[in-house]
Amino acid sequence: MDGKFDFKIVKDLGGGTLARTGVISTPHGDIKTPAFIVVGTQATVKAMTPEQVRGAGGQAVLANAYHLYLRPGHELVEKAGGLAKFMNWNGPTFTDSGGFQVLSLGSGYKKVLPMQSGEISIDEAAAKPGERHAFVDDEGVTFKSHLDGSTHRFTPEHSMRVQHAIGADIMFAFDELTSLLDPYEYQVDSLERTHEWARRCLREMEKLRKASPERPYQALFGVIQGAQYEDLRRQAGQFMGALPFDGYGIGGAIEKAKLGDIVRWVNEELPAEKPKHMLGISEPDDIFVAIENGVDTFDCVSPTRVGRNGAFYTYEGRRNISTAAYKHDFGPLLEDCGCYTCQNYTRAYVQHLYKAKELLANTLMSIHNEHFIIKLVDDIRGSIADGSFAELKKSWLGRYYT
RNA sequence: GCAGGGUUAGUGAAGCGGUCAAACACGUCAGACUGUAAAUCUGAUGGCUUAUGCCUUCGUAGGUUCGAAUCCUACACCCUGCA
Repeated sequence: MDGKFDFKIVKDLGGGTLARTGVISTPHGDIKTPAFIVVGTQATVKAMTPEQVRGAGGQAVLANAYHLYLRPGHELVEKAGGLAKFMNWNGPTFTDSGGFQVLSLGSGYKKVLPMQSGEISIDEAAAKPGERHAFVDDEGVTFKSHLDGSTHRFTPEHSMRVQHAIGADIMFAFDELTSLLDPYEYQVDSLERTHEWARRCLREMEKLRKASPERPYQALFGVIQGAQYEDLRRQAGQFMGALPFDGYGIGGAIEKAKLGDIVRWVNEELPAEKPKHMLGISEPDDIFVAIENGVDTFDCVSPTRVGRNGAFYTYEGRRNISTAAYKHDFGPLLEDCGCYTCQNYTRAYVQHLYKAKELLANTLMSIHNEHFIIKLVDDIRGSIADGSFAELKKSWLGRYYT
């Protein structure tokens, strides 16, 4: 409405897929979709300046309401002029609601979703009832801060107020994250709760917008849960799709093998004209599958985290910079890569920085990885535009996973 | 020259008669990381190996003992006082 937030589909790929290109317009700028949204949890993309994020091709940054609420405090971010201004990011921003942190970290589930293996692991803390750090009720979630153990409470309304203060262009509804371990009956209860919370988020957001009409429009995306169950996912899509959200996030427990199915079920139910964000993915095969099934944007910590921990992307898969083979390798991380790191530094040098625990290693590795994933998504966008998506997918994945 | 202390695997450093192929740290090698409690975590690290298995190690050489990295003797080198 009135140009403050808008999503325009530019081209549908068709051919039995739900893939499309489009443009999300926000008060802070446009996002060409499909797009990879860089994660900057604590109002910073770890080890990267905004200029470096931009240089790597980043269009938008996603921060986290939970972290910023705890530190430095959402009021402070508001006082600073909002998230984008505070962190000097000249572009669109997102905030996650904090639901994921409150429940995945707080409750003691180390791995809510082991996407790689089919196995499900639980943190020891989860097994000890006395050490649970989060408790869900129909009103909200009470949890303990990971910083100092202090007790806090998030409700849908509170999450909206926090995110409203932080001032991102796109915010997410407060949802309950379940685990694949939770029984079906619990998933049903939880989904009902998430849906009620969604309505409350919309109501609260309405109030907040009315109370401060001078502020730029903040879009609100509803989050689709439903774990691995088709009936629940479709039900969630129908229910949420009928509510006046600006777009949708697809979240929750997703087994890697089922990712494509789940996204398709959901997107077959949701209104096609609304933007869809998939929360927390960035592995190339997941990206192709998500986009093919109608996802417009997604975010992930992986490129920076993995980079800080020594892994870099190549067209033949991830490699570890610390490996002895690169000690005397004076080529770039990746041949023909256009990123700042590959244009200017060698594997031998980056390995030296990494082994010496020099901070620049984090930066150079993060720049390369972000660039690599962003470029992949950019290339996919181009392939949808010119109709070569299927060929790109086949050749790209064939090379990467061999 | 006299007195005292020391010499342990890549490095530092525990061990001071058996449960020692030898703690621990670092280093090295390899792996993991998907809405960031992550500049983190996991495994390996004398040799051969499937091994609760065998072989070779704790400055060097000898000795005591059923048994020694651990006790004794000699030698080598290093350190600290006194000359």
